[in-house]
Parts: sequence; C-alpha cells; structure tokens
Amino acid sequence: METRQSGPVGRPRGFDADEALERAMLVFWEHGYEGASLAGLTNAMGISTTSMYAAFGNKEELFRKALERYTEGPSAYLARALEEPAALGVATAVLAGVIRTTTRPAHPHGCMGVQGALASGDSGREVRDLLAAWRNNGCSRLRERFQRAVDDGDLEPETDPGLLARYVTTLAFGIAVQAASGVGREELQRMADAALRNWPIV
Amino acid sequence: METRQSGPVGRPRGFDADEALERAMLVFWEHGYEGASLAGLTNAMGISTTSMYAAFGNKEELFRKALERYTEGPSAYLARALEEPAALGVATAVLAGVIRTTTRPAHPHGCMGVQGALASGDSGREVRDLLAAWRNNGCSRLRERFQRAVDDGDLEPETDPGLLARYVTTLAFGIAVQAASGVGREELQRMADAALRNWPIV
DNA sequence: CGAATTTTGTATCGATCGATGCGGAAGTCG
DNA sequence: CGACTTCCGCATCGATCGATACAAAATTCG
Repeated sequence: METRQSGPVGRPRGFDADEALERAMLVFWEHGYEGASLAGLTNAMGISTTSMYAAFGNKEELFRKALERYTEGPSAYLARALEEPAALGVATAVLAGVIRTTTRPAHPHGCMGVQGALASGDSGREVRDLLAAWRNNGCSRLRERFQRAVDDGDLEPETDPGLLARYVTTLAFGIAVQAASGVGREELQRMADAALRNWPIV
Repeated sequence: METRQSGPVGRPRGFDADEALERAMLVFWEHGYEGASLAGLTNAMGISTTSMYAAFGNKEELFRKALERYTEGPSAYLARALEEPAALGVATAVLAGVIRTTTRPAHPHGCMGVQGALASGDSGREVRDLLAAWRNNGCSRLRERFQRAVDDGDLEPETDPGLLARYVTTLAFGIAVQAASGVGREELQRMADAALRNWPIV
C-alpha cells in the first residue's frame, strides 16, 4: 500500500515565496525602506498586496526577511571573510567583498544595510534602528575575530582589535556610500589596497 | 527734509526666513529628504505651508537651500581644512571636522550630505542625485588640493592625489555612517588618528 | 484716504500611503 | 460528492502625502 504524499490543506500558493522575497530585497536595496512603496514592491514581486500580507505579514516584516536574505546572499562575504586564516586576509576579504557587492552591474549600487534606512521619518524608525544594529553587529564580529588574532599571536599583543574593526567597517561603509554615488569598482579597489598596505595601522 | 527708508511694498514677512531655514535644515538632516514631511518641516519652522511655499518655492527647493546652509554651516570645516598648509593637515582637519559635526550633542547624528537621500523613491531621485554630486564635489576639491600638494613638493611626485582624496572621503563618509549608528566621538577620533598615522598611504 | 501689493490663516485638493474586507477560486480532507 | 481550508483578485479603507485656492490682514505708494 502506497503512502500518499500529503500536501498542505487549502489552495496552494500561486507564486514562489523565495523568488518574491528576492525581488523585494532588490527593491528595498535600491530605494530604501521608506522609498519602496507597497505598489512598487508587489509589482516587482509579481503578486497582489493581499498575497504579500498573507505571506510576509506587513511591510516591516517583509523588510526584515529581505534583510536576512541580503545577509545570507549579497552580504555573505562577511561570514566567509571571518574564516580567513590571518587578520590581514580577513580585512582584505571584507573590503573586496564590499566593493564587489556594492558595485555589481545589474544590481543596485551601494549596501542595503547602509542605504536601507540611514535616516528616516517616524514610520521607519524601527527599521532604521534595526539596520544600525545590523551594522554594529558586523563591527562586533570583526572585532571578535581580530581579538582572536591577537590571542593567537597573529596580531601584536598591543594592537587594539576594536580600533581595527572600526577602521575596516568605516572603510566598508564609506565604500558603500561611494558606490551609491556612482564611483567605480576599480578605483575603490585601488583605494582599499592602499588602505591596507600599512597593516595593522596600530 | 528726511529721506524715509523705503521698505518693500506689501505686507511684511512675519518670520525670520534664515531662522526658519535653519530649522528646516535640522529636520532634513535628521530625517532625510523623503523622511521629512511638510507638516514636520513647517511645524519646526513655525510657519504655515502657505508661508513656506511663498518663501522657498516647494519642498525640493527648500531642501536645496537647506543643503547650501548646511554646506556653509556645519560642513564649513571642509573649506577651512583645504586651507591647511600641508596635505596631512588637510586630511587631519577634514576627518576631525567630520567627526565633530556628525557627533555633536543636541544635533542630528551623521552627515546631511550622506543620509539626506542615499537611496530614495521616485519623488526623491533628483535630491538623491544632487547629494551624490555634493559628495563627489567634496572628493574633487580634496583631489585638487592634494594635486597642488604634489606640485608644491609637499607630497612625493609619485603619489596619486585622486587615490588620497578617495581614501579620505571614504573614511569621512564611513564616519558619517558610524555616527548615524550611534558610535561615539572619541572612538571615531582614535580610529581617524590611526588611519592617518601612515600618511601618505601611497 | 483708496489702490496696489504681499503675507497669513484656514480649509481643502487629488494622489498616494500602508493595510483590509469580502467573495470566489483552488486545493485537501472525509 | 460536500465540508473545510487556504489563497487570490478586486475594491476600498482612513491617514497622510505635497501642494493650492481664497479671502482677510498688513504694509507701501499715490
């Protein structure tokens, strides 16, 4: 006797939720949280507002999920960079990753974590704080990685891991702003190379 | 016979336009172009929408004038820094100025030129481009200043002024993002000191 | 004074904002 | 089959958006 695969009860979804979330992420990335309208979002996602609310809750929840997707997708270079064996390699990989992601052709320029809601009106305050925490989290993970490098002897004992992390993230966020302004990939990479030439900056 | 001072014909303005513009600048600085509503702006300015439109044109014109005021006010450190005698002094003054302005207590954190409209919806596209040009102009003026330093022998002949300008502005924009995220003044200053310790970065 | 000019206060405009109500469509269950 | 559950298309909600119409108020000019 064959056990039939039992699908979920009710009418099945007429769209791919992952694909729709990817489209929403791109819209948020390009226009920011408040700059992305429900009409623009649902139009890009190819679904109606009803379907969006049923599947994702509301606009803010959609943004939160889009940010998670961004973190694990375009921004995954950070997690990979943290696994580099040496501190300099970590810093180099972070900057190279930021530059590649923020200047990719056919993708929005800049970083969603920076331009998603750097300043906002009342309706975007929570998302703005969420992104601030997202950025600070990136800095913290980098600091912890550099602390480990100090503990392992990769970095001199007197080096300040927090200062190095702040330096690298400041460059990363600055690169994101430059990319949003239209600055090209090659120029940014040359600048990043020079910025890490005297590593660690102490 | 006394010559009477002849004022402008018509009912005189009941508010100080400079003071109102200052208030509007602060609102744009804190909430960004699209995040600042007409109601919030006019409320902070202490005038009605009618008076705002009569005095400044419309929201976009108001922002342009607020940006000019920001350039000559909170952002005046750039013009002063360019007059420093040595290239290192210029870079040091730019970063110190950015840090002071973006972390001033009782003022909005961050830089109006960065968070005013880094990403935007359709209605903010022109302002977004205006700010991108504003940022690129800052980088260009810095590059010209470093070129002069090369010509004067202050910097080695083989140094790339454009690369140095891109480095300093990237740090400046990154600092603006960090300040918007709540990072403190002292930590940013320590980081900036370290970033310029190996000047010029070649 | 009265005519002309400009500003101000109030009230409101059409458009768009994010978010929902509702009935029919499309499936799984018994 | 009929009952049940879920999703979708359409219409629309109240609030807010930026922007104006209109008339009274306040000033200069003749």
